[in-house]
Order: sequence, then structure tokens, then C-alpha cells
Amino acid sequence: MARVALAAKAPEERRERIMLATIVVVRERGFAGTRVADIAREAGTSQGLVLYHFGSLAGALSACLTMLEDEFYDDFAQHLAAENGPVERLRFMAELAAGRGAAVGNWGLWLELWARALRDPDSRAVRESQDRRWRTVLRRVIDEGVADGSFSPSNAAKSVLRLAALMDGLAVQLALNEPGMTTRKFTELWWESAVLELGITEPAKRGKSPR
Amino acid sequence: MARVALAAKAPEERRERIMLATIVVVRERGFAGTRVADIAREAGTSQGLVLYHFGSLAGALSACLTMLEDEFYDDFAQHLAAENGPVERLRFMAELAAGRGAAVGNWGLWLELWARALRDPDSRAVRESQDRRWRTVLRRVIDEGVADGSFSPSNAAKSVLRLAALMDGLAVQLALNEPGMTTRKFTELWWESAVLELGITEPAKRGKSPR
DNA sequence: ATGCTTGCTGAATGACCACTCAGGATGCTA
DNA sequence: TAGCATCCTGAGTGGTCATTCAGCAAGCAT
Repeated sequence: MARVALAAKAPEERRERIMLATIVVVRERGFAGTRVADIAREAGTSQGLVLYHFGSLAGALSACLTMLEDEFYDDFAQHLAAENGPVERLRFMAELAAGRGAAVGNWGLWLELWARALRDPDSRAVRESQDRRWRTVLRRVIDEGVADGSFSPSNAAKSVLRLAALMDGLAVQLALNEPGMTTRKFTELWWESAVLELGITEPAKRGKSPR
Repeated sequence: MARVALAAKAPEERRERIMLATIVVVRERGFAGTRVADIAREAGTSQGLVLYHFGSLAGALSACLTMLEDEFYDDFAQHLAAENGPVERLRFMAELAAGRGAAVGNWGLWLELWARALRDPDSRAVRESQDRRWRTVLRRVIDEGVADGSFSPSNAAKSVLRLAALMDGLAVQLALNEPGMTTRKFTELWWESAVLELGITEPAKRGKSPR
């Protein structure tokens, strides 16, 4: 077999394939509905290999969570940096969370993650880290805005908490296809709240909005 | 055996005991972790009886959901009616959701319900109905406030959506014991948002607040 | 070449659990 | 009192799965 090049890589690729397969299955069936056999089938390998690499089903699920988390953030941080001022960045966050990028189709996973976090320490850790990261970014953007005069929140810390929570709450509706809740509406509702909270006057320099 | 009085009642009482036991177990172990055997043990009956009354584990879970929903609402509606004006009613909602009454310890269940609702139509129906009821009440209270001049939302429909969503989002933090999130903070954050959204000027006639 | 390590497989194994069922008790109706 | 319906029990039963394991393949060091 063609070695050297593959020797070290093939196993890693296999591992990666399994993780990706896990994500696919979990998205489809939910955490509770995911079986080792499903993962193996999706990855085109044996059940044995899944266990060989991850030790247990729980291990595979956990690895997939971590992967999701990183994936989402790398994607996000990269695009956020490309935006110009605080207003644009905030607007970008409103749109990203609503549906662009890796978040699409992930809100369902977050709902499941929250429920799991009630009992599974691993899930709890991932969700906490995710949440903290998001709030940190939000806080930074707000501080930037305060610094350059675009925002004037009466209490930035509270605004962060509220805006982050509002997003989660809207996400529930979005994930469950509440009639009348669309990504557009999500963005609109959140953005208006941000305007209220932060006293934004500038009309958000349109041209970036629905994209 | 003492009949007549018990004849018709005993079975019903048994059934009820099983439903209550189901709630206890679900709260403790989560939906996914609840076994027929757990319910039977908690209720002090046989597994057979659980199935006899509810047909299946899913049936029992479903019955318990419905019961929870009603329980919460009866409790809520009753207390709400006792409040005086729209401002007091809104304040009451802020406090109830944060932790008084039947909601205590239930937010965890709601998180699980949301996750289940992604795939289980029964759960989805319960959650939708619950959500709609809550939003309807909120809307009614707001309309009252608009009518008597206490509130002046720029868009009542949107305010309802946002305030309801914010509550869900804050509930996630509360249910997961996010450090720094307490029932007091929950109420405070939500109330401030309501003030912003609805342009409340009146200082919420204290004396009802933390109760 | 010999034997070791790593990656991998597929066929058990055995635990766990929802659900079934045969039957027992009780009291009602006729 | 005989027959019937309701309630209830506890011992199965069968299916589903995670996990284990014996063993194969293939490169690597010696």
C-alpha cells in the first residue's frame, strides 16, 4: 500500500471522517438517537473503529461537540474581524447568529446541548465556554462602540447579558420553526433590541444588512 | 375492603399517583433517563400498572407533560388575576417566571421539552401551546397598560416577542446555574428590559416587588 | 526474516428495558 | 351465586445496543 505519505495520515483521516459523520448523524437524529452503528455507517467504517478511536459512544459525541464549537468560532472570528466598525460588527453578529455560517442548522444542536448540560458535565463545559466566548465578543464590540461614541448603553454589562439571552430565546423559536419566526425576523428583532439597549443612533450603515 | 367510596376512586388515585411519580422522576433523571421501573418504584406500584394506565412509557411521559402544563397555568392565572393594574401584573410575571410558584425547578424541564420538541410532535404541541398562552397573557397585560396609559410601546407585537424570548433566554442561564444568574437577577434584567420596551415611567408601585 | 506495534474488522456477548401475558383478586349485575 | 369487568401483579420475552475480543494486515525495527 502507498505508505509513507499515508502511513501517518490515513488513520487521522479516518478519525476525522468519523467525527464528521458523528456531526451529521447527531444533527439528523439528535444526541439521544445517535447509535454507534449510525456513525459507523455514515463514516463507512466498522463500529469497532469508532470505539477504537473514541473509546465509547460518549467519547465520540464529546469529540464532536468540541469540534463543532471550534468550527463555529473559527468561522465567526474570521468574519467578524473583516467588519469595519462596532456598528457593522454588531450587525454582523445579528445576522450570523440568525443563520449565516456554521450556525445554520446548529440551533437545534444548541437546544439539545442545553438539555444535556443539565446532567452531562462535558456538555455543560462546552456550552459554558461557548456562551462565555460569545458574551466576551459582544462585550468587546460594545466597548469599542462606547469608545468611538456609536453606543451609549446605560449599563454595558447588563446589556450584554440581555442581548445574549435574547439571542438564545429567539433561537428557541427559530430552531422550533415557530410560525412567523424567520432568520430575517430574528435579525430584525434582535437588532432593534440592540438599538434600544445601546442607544444607537447611526442607521447601521446599510449595505451590509440582509446580505 | 372499604368499597363504595374507593371503588371508583382508588384506580383514579393510583393513576394520579403514577403521573405525579413520573414528574418526580423526570425532574430528577430527565426524559431520556426515565424508566418505567423508576416510575413504578416511585409510585409504589408495578411496572405493569404504569403500562396498563398509560399504554407505554411515552404515554406516561406525555400525560405528565400535559399535567405540568395545566398545573403551571392554573396556578399562574389564578395569581395573576389577583394583581391590580397592568404594571403590577407585568411585575408579577417577571417574578413568577423567575422562580415563584410552579415554575421553580421547572425551567430544566422546559429546556428538555424544547430539545424533545425538535423531534417529538407531542412535546412540540405542548411547548407551542405553553408558549402561545404565555405570549397571549403578556399581550393582554400590555394592551391593558396601553389603554390606561402606563405603557407606550412603539410596537406592542414586537415587544411581546422580544420579552417572551428574553425570558426563555434568561431561563437557560438560570436553569444551568450560570454563575451570577439568580432569580433576583433574572427578574431585574427582565424588568428593566420591559421598562425599556414599554416606556414604563411609573416606578412599578413597589410593595409587591420581591415579595 | 522475525516479531512488535498500530489500525482495523465483524462476530459475539451480555446488559438493559419496554412491553406482553397469564392469572389473581374484587365487587358489580342479574 | 355465577358471570363479568376492572384493576393489578410479577415473571417472562424479545429486541436493541454498547462494548469486547480474537484475529488479520501491514509496516517497522532489529
